[in-house]
Amino acid sequence: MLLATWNVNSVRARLDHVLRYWERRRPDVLCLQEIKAEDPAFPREPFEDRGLHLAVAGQKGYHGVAVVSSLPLEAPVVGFPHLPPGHPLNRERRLLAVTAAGVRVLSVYVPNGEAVGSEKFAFKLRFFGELGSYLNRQIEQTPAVVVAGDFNVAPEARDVYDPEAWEGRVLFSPPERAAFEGLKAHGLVDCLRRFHPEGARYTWWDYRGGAFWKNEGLRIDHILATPALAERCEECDVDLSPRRWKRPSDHAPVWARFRFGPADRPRRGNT
DNA sequence: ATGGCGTACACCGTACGA
Repeated sequence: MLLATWNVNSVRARLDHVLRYWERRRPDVLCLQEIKAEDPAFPREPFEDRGLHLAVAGQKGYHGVAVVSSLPLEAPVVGFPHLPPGHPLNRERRLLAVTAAGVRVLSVYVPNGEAVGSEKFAFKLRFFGELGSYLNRQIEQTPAVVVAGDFNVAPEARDVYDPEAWEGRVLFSPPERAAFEGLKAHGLVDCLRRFHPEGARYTWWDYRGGAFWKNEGLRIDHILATPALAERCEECDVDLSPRRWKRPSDHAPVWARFRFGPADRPRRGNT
């Protein structure tokens, strides 16, 4: 299974990029973040014409996540199911769970946090805490869980082009790093770091100041997998080329390949 | 260096992002 994740910064503005990327990388599952469209405004036809399956959790104007897949998508769940729909953490469409080939896949767009100490920052930390509780429940139900998306946290100094300048700022502050590590402590492995221990493997570059061309980036998009699945991860990397295309998203896609054949799928039913 | 970009929605600018 090849799984990719990409914050596209509007699926309508980036539709040609998404389709072009699909043709190039040919993932089985593509998690999208920041689709910035309500469900009816999602451009379904180009995907359905290609025989692809879709799960969409969108809202007007902001945020919104989706999953595109060549595999049938089962049991879609939007948001945190253990919280009421009107709960603040469920009012913004930032989380979508689906099952593809027996793997529970979560497409997540963690709040940005605005500034350390702000109300939005506290909201971001609460989101992390709740995601951890949700994961506990998911892992009990299936051993194969992937959480893929824009976590808006650079976990370590090697994930930041200028860690001294970024230290303590939003995206690279100690509370956010602790929240990210806390999430991993529920039993998740950062797939990229299994293969690439070096720094300068970023996934986001500011539009301003030609940051990408100077590789002044941060690694804030991640693919986290439960150990049973992470052991089967054969490769994980960042695709830089879409960031060079005309009118790009400010994020690059991340992908991971799992050695995961039909025989490895969790058994359905008992015994 | 709080902005130099970019998107959506709506208004001719504002909110938001990271």
